[in-house]
Amino acid sequence: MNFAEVIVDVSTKNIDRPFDYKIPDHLKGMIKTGMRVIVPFGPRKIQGFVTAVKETSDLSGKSVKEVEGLLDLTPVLTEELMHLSSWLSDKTLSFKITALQAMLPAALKAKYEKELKIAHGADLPPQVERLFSETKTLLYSDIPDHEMLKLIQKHVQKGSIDVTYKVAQKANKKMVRYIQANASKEELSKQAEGLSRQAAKQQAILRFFIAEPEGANIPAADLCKKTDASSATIKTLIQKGLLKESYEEVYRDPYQDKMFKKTEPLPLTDEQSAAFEPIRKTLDNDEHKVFLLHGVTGSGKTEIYLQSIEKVLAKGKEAIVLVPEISLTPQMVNRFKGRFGSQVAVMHSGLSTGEKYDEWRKIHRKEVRLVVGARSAIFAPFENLGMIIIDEEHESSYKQEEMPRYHAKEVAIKRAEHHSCPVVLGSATPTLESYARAQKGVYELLSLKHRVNHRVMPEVSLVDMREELRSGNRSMFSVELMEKLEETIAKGEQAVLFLNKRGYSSFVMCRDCGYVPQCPHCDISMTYHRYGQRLKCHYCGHEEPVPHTCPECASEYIRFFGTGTQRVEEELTKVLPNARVIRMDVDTTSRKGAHEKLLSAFGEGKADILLGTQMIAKGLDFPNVTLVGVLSADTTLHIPDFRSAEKTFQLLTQVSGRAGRHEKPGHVIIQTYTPSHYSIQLTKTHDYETFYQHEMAHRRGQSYPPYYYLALVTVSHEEVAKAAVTAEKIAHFLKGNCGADTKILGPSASPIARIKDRYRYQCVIKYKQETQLSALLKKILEHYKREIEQKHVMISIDMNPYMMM
DNA sequence: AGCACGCCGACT
DNA sequence: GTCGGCGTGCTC
Repeated sequence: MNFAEVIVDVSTKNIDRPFDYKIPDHLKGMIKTGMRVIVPFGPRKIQGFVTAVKETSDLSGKSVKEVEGLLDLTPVLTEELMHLSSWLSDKTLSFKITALQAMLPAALKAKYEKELKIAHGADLPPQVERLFSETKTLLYSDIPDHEMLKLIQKHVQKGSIDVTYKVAQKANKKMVRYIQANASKEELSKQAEGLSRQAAKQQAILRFFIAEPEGANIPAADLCKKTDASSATIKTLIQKGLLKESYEEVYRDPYQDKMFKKTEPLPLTDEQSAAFEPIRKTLDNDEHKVFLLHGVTGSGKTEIYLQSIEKVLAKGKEAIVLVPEISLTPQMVNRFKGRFGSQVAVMHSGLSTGEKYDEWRKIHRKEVRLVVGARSAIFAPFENLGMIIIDEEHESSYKQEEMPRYHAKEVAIKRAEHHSCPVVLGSATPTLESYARAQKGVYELLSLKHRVNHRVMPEVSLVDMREELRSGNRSMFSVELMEKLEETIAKGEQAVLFLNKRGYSSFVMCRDCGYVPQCPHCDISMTYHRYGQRLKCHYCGHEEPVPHTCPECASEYIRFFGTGTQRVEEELTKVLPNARVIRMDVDTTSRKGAHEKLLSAFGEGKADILLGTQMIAKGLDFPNVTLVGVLSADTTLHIPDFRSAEKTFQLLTQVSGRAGRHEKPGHVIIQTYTPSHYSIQLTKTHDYETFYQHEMAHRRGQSYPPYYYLALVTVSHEEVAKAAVTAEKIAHFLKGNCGADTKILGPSASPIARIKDRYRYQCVIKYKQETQLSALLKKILEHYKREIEQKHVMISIDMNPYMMM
């Protein structure tokens, strides 16, 4: 094979295609599809992915350059994943390179450096030469100012400074230094005796190796600890030739200090067996099928996952388990590690770049056969996939909100089709889309209607907070909640208090006029950051100090308005001074591992009440929790999103599910200002079915999913008028070219009308089947290509939006 | 993306 | 007259 087709690391419309490169003789036979290469591109060198190797190139001879270097010995992307990437870029309208990179850990992304070197024999003015290192090199990024840049550019032009482009890898394998003896024991003893009295540490080390068995090889750090010596001592002994060092690659193991209690499969209940059976059969027959496992909270979905996986592994195949933001549920990790031990790789956003890379390599090198991870784990480079499980399938974190804007569920089904294996979607509150598909028979519905061991669903009471107010209770706790809290604590049981608040960020507000500082570049409130008393914008990063007086009314009473949880905590300690409270929010969980610490403290009974936001809604399973309180159920209901009722029902059901999961029965108190709303009412009876019927009727009336598909086009421009006009033109074009049952809404200003000084307008497209839609949208991007590249107009397209902002 | 080429205004 | 602004086109 003489040529390689390469997708290069440049995200631009007209580069978004393969480029041909000649394979130099020394790389012939080594370059394969799915490997990363370094190639010359214009004047620089960049990374690229080989998409094909071939005998001939259509290009007329000499314009083909050679591949400069090979970065991998084995492909980092399998044939399947290469195909998947083009499907992905096509489906999400993103660049091929973006799709490829989304499938790999960040550590494998290239880093570019431009290096300047003083040409041989060149003479430079001293102020320039001073900047260069001993090796006469200087990084382009280290040029101090504009003046110097111009000066250097001149010398580059004259040829007295050479420029080279470097491709570096972020990938960093962790190496550990090992020490072993480099002489026989007799020799060591002899040397040890010959040492002076001062060299006690050297003695100690030699004695250590004499005592150890022959050929002992131990990490330098351990050796230091055991002999109380320093690395300087080791160095001396290496220089004397008595010891030798070697380096071994190790994995950073984020879970290495933890013990996992080995668990055995639990006997399944009748209901569980009935649900497991079809999965088992599909696995046996190597069939592709999508199951929707609809099981109430506490019904034992996880045990079904575990036993299915066991089956998959027994067949010698691999499995992927997706879990929403796994770092938040250490309990989940424990369950998988406990059952499958070192066969598991864990991937989630809480890991460092290096840790993620290590976990990925375990998969790549076939050292594990199961990955438990967040969204991006769906791209695990397994080649013999036997099953994909998506737990809490309704979670919106499975949708990526950056390019490529993919939904892990769709990717999962695509991959499972290829491997002819089942997908299991599990949830107590499935998305309407999934449930509707199950009703239509596209997915197979498996139901678990009861909790394991006949435990009852918790009793749910709704408290009308308007009534409370009318009867003179102005606090945030209703009489009923207060009573139950006291009762629970008195019984020595625990309570979880849930503050349903969108975004957990805190802000600053003037108590006199109600003014809230806004970002000057975006139409959004600034977030308060405690360190340095500053306000930050989460969209553009703009920062400013907290004002001392209100810029609107000059009042001095402008101050930080807690995270909500803080205020609840204050109130709580006032009314229940003896209760021990653990608060979980951004402030208390920002440090790595803090989350887990707080949870285990609660699990060990070190507190009576766990108070928190969204983050405590999922996966918590503490036997002693018998009371769950939701302080304000309505907040998610009033956000302007067609899914708000669904979100509310899901959240309330999930939170309620935290109560009474074990022997003791649970009670849930939901405080609300809109008790009559069906999404709140139906939580009371845990009636998903009725909720589904109700919500479907709404969706049908409004032509929303699952009756229609959605696409969102957002146009932004520095000038309001330009943004609006462009959006208008796009809407007009779409209206003229789409079928009759496709509805184009808008354009209208985006919910966040301005971000980073750019005004935003959006069009929503609702369609049933529109085979042309992708092509039409591509046409739009093509049409505005020039303006997009010049950064005048920005057009973002989301083919399956979850956030309508 | 980055870089070269080339065409216009602004200044030594 | 030259310097340098950035619009345009190209990268196997």
